[in-house]
Amino acid sequence: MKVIYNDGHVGECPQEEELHIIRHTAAHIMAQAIKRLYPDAMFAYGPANEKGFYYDVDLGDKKLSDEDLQNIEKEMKKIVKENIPVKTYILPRDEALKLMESRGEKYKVEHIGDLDDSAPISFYEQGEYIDMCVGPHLCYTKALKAFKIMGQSGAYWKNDKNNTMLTRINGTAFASQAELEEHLKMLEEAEKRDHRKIGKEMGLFMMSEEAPGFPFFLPKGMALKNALIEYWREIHTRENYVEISTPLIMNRHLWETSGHWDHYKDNMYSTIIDEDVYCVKPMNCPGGVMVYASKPHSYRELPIREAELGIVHRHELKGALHGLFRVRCFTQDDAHIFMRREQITDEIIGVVHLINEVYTKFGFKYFIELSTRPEDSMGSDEDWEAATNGLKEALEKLNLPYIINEGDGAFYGPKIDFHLEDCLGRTWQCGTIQLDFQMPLNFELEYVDENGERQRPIMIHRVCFGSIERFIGILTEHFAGKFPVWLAPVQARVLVVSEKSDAYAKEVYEKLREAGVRCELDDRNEKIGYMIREAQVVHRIPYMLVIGQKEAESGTVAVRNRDTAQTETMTIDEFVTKITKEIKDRI
RNA sequence: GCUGGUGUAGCUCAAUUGGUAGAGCAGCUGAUUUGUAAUCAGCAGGUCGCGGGUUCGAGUCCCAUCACCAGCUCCA
Repeated sequence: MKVIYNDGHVGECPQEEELHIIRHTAAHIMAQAIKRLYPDAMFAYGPANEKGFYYDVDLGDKKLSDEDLQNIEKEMKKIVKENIPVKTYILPRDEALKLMESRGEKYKVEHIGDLDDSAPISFYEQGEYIDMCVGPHLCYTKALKAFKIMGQSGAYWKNDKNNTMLTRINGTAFASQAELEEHLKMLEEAEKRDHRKIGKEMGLFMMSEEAPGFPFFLPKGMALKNALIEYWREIHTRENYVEISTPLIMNRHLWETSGHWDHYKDNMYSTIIDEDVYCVKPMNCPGGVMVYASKPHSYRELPIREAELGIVHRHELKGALHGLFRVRCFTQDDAHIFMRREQITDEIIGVVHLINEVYTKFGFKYFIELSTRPEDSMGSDEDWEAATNGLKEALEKLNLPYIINEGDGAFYGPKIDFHLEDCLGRTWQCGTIQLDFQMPLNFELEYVDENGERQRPIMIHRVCFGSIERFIGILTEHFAGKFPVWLAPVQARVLVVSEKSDAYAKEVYEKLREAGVRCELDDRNEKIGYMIREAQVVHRIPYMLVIGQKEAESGTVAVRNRDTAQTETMTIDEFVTKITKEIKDRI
């Protein structure tokens, strides 16, 4: 793909930069369209991003309607059709300032003021439109083949809420119409899989105006949640974790010691009990720390792995709430590991293995990110370095690739984050392993070493699912509600062809129940097609057992498979053996 | 919290310029006794998110508020 660089030369760009350049040019063409329709518009930033591109525009008091957005898109198409050549040139700073001032671009003027004095400033120009920009860009407007305006939102100038609110217009662009359509199709598919919609259809969970951000788990959703928890307990017991449960509400004093009060008090719910301030826990660590501190420890006991399915509450901004993905109350599958310095690497390796096992179970691919010390943090440089190196060492020993996210660690330590990828290619941050030298210090945790001397343990905070609620949302979208048998809220439904077979159907249903299968009996006076449709399409039940005269006479069941829509006839016992094995093996 | 939008029956949606609410599905009752993605008929179901206001009259207009949706910001 040919592009024009800001030194004026035209050349082939590296393939991995193509999409970015296409989108960046789309942002310029959109700005040009906006300027044609709204001559008073002033432009701030208009970059490309992972989703497409946007431009932050000052439109004064003008509010854009959907129709206005469509008109902007139409105007963009016109500009593309006009096939305007893209030119570039570099101006000295004072001339650049003059040019932008003469065009009334006050944000660009301010931007120039923020730049390094000596920096030459490059401009891109297409027809009547001029933008200050480093490029590169497509050479002609017609080179933009496929784009779409996706919506608008508010955004502050320089991301600072004390500044003017600008209108951000979002769009997306691709190299070809086919790729754009594929992307739009993916969005459509994602909409079909929306866990809020499927959750409603399958009766998994509900929300209420009385409790915004606090999900209610319905019987079906609870069955799914419990299946996940059962699995979680099993593997954690195997890995020598012990399970604890700590109070939901604890004195503010504790949160001051842990540092959470300082960092997150605006997001913590609190109440007054007997004239003292108490907080609803936003994290489980102080509880885990108190359990550790409740008695003296020997070096022989370490590592101690305390697991807790901790229910935490965080006051999230209401605009951020989103189904089960962003809630104000959720269950962390938390654990705190207390250990000696020399155990760090092995413990981290153990946790990485466990998380890998869990994600593989659900068919998720994932990538790893290492986040380092943030600006607003506590502790000494030495401890931070030791902790960060501990994490790096473990990852390198495991030969796992990772990317570094500078300054994105927790305030008490660096962390490894696991981002999993679902079947639509969307990524979700779930698991995390955080190394912490601070909390043991703040709470003066100790153990006695082999020489009888007091030592400070080091702590790991870690989760696999992250938030169980959120993980259920991700699973729902990943499987489109068609959960594997072991997770399915209802694993089998018995469907009766006619009243004549009611007694036998009841017998089949009872046998399944006795075998521990989550099953339902549909003996309504309906046609079998109707019952199949409801069981398969709405409730997404893995197995539908059709029971009629034939089956009653031969003691069999006609098993319809949700995923293949094929039917296979077998004896009741054969089916019970098959399904209980699948449940036990978690497949 | 910010920008834009939405809020009518359990669910999905209708209701011309303001003239006292309608359908499909689900539910209930009856008929039918059914063989693998919707059998037929009848019945019932709504203080139109909540609170003010304008008007002879408001689901429709105005104000305020709550919730939700798309984003922004944030996510220990």
